Amino acid sequence: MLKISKKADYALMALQHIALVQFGDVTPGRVVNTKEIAEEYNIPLELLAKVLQALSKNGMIESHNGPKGGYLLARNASHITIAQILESIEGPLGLTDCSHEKDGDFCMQREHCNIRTPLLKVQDSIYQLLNSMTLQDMMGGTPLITIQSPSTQGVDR
Amino acid sequence: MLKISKKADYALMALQHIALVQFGDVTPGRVVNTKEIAEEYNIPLELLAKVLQALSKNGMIESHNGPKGGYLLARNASHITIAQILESIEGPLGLTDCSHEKDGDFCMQREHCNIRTPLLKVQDSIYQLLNSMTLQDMMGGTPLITIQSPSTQGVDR
DNA sequence: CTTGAGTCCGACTTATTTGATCGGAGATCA
DNA sequence: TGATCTCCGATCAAATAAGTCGGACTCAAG
Ligand code: FES
Ligand code: FES
Repeated sequence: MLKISKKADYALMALQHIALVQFGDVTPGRVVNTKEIAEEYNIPLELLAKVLQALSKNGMIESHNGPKGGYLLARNASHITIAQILESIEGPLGLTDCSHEKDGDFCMQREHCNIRTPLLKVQDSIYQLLNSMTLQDMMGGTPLITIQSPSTQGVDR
Repeated sequence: MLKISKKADYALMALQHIALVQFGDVTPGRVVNTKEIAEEYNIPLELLAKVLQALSKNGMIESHNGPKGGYLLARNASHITIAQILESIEGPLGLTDCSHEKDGDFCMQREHCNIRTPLLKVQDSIYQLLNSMTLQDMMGGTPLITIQSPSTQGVDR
C-alpha cells in the first residue's frame, strides 16, 4: 500500500545521479544526458526521457538542447525536497479522492463522512515528512527524521 | 500521489461507524450489518461486504451470521491503528516494489541503486505515523501527531 | 424439525490507471 | 549543411482497482 509509481522512482534515481555528478565529482559543469542514466540504472530510455521532461517542466532541472546537451540541476540539492520531486511526477499529495476540495467536486460520502478531518491531518503530517527531506539528505546518509506522537513518545528510529 | 484505495477508505468509514455504535451509544451490544453502513455512507453494498470480510479475516472485527447477524469490533478501538486497518485491505506498506526483499525478488536497479536506504527510512517514518494513530483517536478529535526533523525544528503543526 | 430470511464468501467482469513505446519536430554544435 | 541530441505529442499494452454476480452457510422463528 501507499506505493509510489515507478516513474517517481526513476525520477529520484535520476536526480540523485545528476546531483552526484554535479557535486561530488571533479567535473562541476558537466551535463548528463538521458542515455547515461538509463544505462547506469537499467531504466527504459524513452520512459526516463518522459520523466526528465516532466521534471524540467516543473523547474527541478534545466535542459540543454543539441549535441553535448543534457540536464543540469536547477538549484542546490539542499533546496530540492522529496515532496517537490514526487509532486512533479505524480499529482499533488492526496490520500483520498476528495482531499482537495474543488468546486462541485463532491464526494458521495461527504455529508456523513467521519474520516475526512483526521485523514487530512495524517496527510499533512506525511507531507511535512516528505518536504523536510532534501536531495542532499538522500545523498550523504545524513539526517534521520524522527517522529513524535503521544503514543510513541521516546521511541527513536 | 500516495493515494489509498477506495476499499481502504470504505474500511475506515465502516470501522469508525461500528466503533461509534458500539461505544458512544447506549446500545453497547448491538451488532451492525453491512446494509446499514452501505446506506448510511452511499457505498456499493457488495463491495463493502468484501471489505468487511477482509477486515474480519484479519481479526479487526468479528462476524456473526444468520438473521440479526452483523459485525462487531474485535478489540478496543484504542488498540486498532490506522496502519493495521490499511494493511488488512491493501498489502503491507511499501513505497517501492522492492521494499520487502524476498528471495530471488531482485530489482533490476538493485546493484547501483542509490535511493533504497533513504527511502526505507522515509517508509519507516510513515509507518510509525500511521501506527501511532488509532481508531479511538480518529473518533474523538483527540491528539495531533507532530513531526520533528532537522530542517523543520520547532515548526508545530 | 423445517423453513426461510439474512448473512458470509469466493469467483467473475468491467473500468481506470500505470508502464512502456513510437515517430516526428526543433535546437545546437562541428 | 549535416549529424546528433533533446523535446513533445499521441499511441499501445499491461497491471491494478472498482464493482458485480451467484452460491454456501447460519441462525432463529414457527
Ligand atoms: S471520503 Fe469524501 S469527504 Fe470523506
Ligand atoms: S529501486 Fe529496487 S533496490 Fe532501489
